[in-house]
Amino acid sequence: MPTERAAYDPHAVQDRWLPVWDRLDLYRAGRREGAPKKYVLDMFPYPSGDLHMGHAEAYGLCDVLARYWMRRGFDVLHPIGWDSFGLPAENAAIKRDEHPATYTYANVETQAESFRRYAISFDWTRRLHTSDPDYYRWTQWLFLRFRERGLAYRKSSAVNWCPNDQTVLANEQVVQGACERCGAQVTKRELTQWFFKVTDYADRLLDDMESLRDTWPQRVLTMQRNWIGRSQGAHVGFRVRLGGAGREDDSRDITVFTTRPDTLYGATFFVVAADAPLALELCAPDRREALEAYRDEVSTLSDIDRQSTDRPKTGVDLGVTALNPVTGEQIPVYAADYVLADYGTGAIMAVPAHDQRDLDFARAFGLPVRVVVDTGQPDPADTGIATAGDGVLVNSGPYDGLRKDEAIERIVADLEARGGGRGAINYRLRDWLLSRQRFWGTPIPIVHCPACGEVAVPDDQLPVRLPDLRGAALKPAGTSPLGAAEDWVATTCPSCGGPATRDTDTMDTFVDSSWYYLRYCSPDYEDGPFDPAAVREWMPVAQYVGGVEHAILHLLYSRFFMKVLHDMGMVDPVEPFAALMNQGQVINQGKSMSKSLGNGVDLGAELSAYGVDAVRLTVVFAGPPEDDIDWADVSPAGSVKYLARVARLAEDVAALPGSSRDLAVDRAVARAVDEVTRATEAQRLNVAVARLMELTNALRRGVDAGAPAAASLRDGAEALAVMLGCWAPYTAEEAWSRLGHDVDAGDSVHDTTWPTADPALLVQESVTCVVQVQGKVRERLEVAPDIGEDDLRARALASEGVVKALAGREVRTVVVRAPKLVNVVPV
RNA sequence: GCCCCCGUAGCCCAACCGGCAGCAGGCACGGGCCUCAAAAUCCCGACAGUGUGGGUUCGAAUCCCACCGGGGGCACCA
Repeated sequence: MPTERAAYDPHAVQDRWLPVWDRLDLYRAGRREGAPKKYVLDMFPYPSGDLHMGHAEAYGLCDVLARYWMRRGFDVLHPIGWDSFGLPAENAAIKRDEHPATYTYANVETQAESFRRYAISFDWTRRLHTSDPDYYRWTQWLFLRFRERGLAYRKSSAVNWCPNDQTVLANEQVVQGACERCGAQVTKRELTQWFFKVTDYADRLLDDMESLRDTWPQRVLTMQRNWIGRSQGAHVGFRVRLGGAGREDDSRDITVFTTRPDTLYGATFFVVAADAPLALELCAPDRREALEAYRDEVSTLSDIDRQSTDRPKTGVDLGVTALNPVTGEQIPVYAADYVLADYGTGAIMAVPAHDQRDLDFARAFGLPVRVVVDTGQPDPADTGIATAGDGVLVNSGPYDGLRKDEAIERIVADLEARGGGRGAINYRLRDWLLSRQRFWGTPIPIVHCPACGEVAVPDDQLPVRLPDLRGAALKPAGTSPLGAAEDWVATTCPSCGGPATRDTDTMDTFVDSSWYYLRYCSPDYEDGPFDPAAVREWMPVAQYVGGVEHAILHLLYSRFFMKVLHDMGMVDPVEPFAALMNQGQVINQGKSMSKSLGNGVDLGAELSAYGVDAVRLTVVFAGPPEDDIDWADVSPAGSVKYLARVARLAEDVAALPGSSRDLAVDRAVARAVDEVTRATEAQRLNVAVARLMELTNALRRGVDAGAPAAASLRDGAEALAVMLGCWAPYTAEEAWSRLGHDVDAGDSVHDTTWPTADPALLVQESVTCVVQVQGKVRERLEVAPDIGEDDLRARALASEGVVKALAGREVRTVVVRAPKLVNVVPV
């Protein structure tokens, strides 16, 4: 509450400077001819309602970095746009009986205005929306290029289906068997779907992470590594003798993937995925009925049940046998649901002694357990605990006595020589299912022709625009809403000119966001998705900022896109984001904010109570950027007080008469500049704020001391205003103005250069040297910073405190770390 | 179950390559100045020995080992 005294009113300050900044156009990238360049990017927002506390933190942090690099003389690209396709807008449109664009663009405008008031240093001229035809035209264009390279294809497969949203989901959108979005239990459906062949890039996605080792958060790299899940092993061929009526002499060669070829002698049975077609093909006629029943049972299981590891093992004996290629034994073949149809070959050799899952199955079905690697641990057949560790081979014919690693090498080599198998690598990563049976997304630019089949829409006919559907027409009905727009669906084949139909699926919104950072480089470019010259200038993104919730999806897909574009010769770098920062969450009272808990903190309310700068300062000062902020632990009121102190200080400094200097003040300012700079460079933004506060306190003391130091204090206050401008842009501008700068005439604190510290002022004239005796402080000496070791040792030994502490004892060692420390160790 | 990260005052957090734990900073708290009184401002102040137990070292918040507590990731991927 402002009082009648000249209190600091953050709202008045905001209202005063915001229009001036708009006029000065301070943040347009490319303003400074010949300046070095830096691309600073926040993950773009989805337009749902207004901005919230999470945005305040993420964009606040990123803005500090962007402004810092501007002050350091870089030409900074700091753009903004919206990830404006997606399900929520479609659901809102159904509810309100309107077009999704209405809801979407209204929210975009709300957020844009909030960003402007929040004083983020965006270059607004590069604004984009992924739902604009000008944008999705190029999403479609890229899709077609991917398809030409065999990286976008259609196949029929069992896909994740959300019965609530009536759409398929990517594996990444299924969390614990439930729809990531609505929480409904996901089921399986057999559908023909579009995929990106991200698996072709698995190795590079993995290996190129090496270059990100020091600039991306460790845990993000780990999550990606786990997600890709490369495992080294071997493919081994097993001959399955089909047997049964009419197929006595039939056999089929089935390949399995194993990471433990050394345990081949311990393979006592064979399992195929129950839901794979292979199970039906191998099944003996008299077991057919049992298998069908089992398959029905499995298909009704939810993914949650199916994935729980403590579930008892189930399966069906298929009534056929497989030949173990090294032992010559005929081993029984089962179908079971613990083997996955879409990993490896969908079939395994089961080694119960050395694999827990196989052991559980063997015990349930009374199958033999044969130890072939002696690990020194008790027999799994007795304990029920498989031994997966290192050991020496036994019961393995010519390989007995070899260590595990040697055995793997030898057995694989022998299999290769005999044609029975070969070394192989498998990935957990699956191809990216990109088609969605929803309306508000990028239409897939494909035409289906009865004569020509699948035909690409020619580039010059892009974009394939969405038809004008709204309200109830968008209701999920198990098929794409686009199919209801009959006029739109009916088209002519670009190839033969005959009647044909459009593909009625739209793309996953992750496709849109996989290349938006490139579009920012040249948002109006019309001859391609981006201008290669502009991309050369700005890419890669020097600093990307966003939540860890995108650790896998968005970041992996973007990395994939970048590599494909590199292979197409369109971009030079292979990684889009040179550095990544994961900001923490804003929580409240130890819990994440939610409506049901009633502990939400409303950004708008905080801004009206404390002002923009106080909220910005609070989120950055609360702790390290990657830590969560508990709003109950922080104090925007404290930030207001600090900012008011800065504004008052500027006024008081401006009123000081004379132009005298004071070395102590100059040193304090130099030290503060040096420390703020180092902390900001290291992205320890909370520490940098503490140093700014320290400087503020020092300047306050200087003013109150009444010493003749006007020029020094003035320089210090200016440095403070410039630096603080990155954290609290309004207050810094106010202080700058109070210091006598004519902001309206263009002399803005946001168009200045970061202060530098004179190295001569950083050298201290004397240092306090701590003298310890046996690690305990016994004396302090004021010494020159460049004092020699011998000199210091002599002074320390002669000092009163040391002589007293030694009490006549012999000195054994003296550790000297000039000029700061001496440790005397007596006998 | 496996892997990773983190434990410093009442609270949020500092402490460079191992070298005085806080004149890093803030919140909250107590006191003072000012005031008829209060608010605001300004000034001053107390509070921890670094989760626990070992080890390395002249010296450990920092390095190593074990345990405890918290957070996160993966979890039938052969």
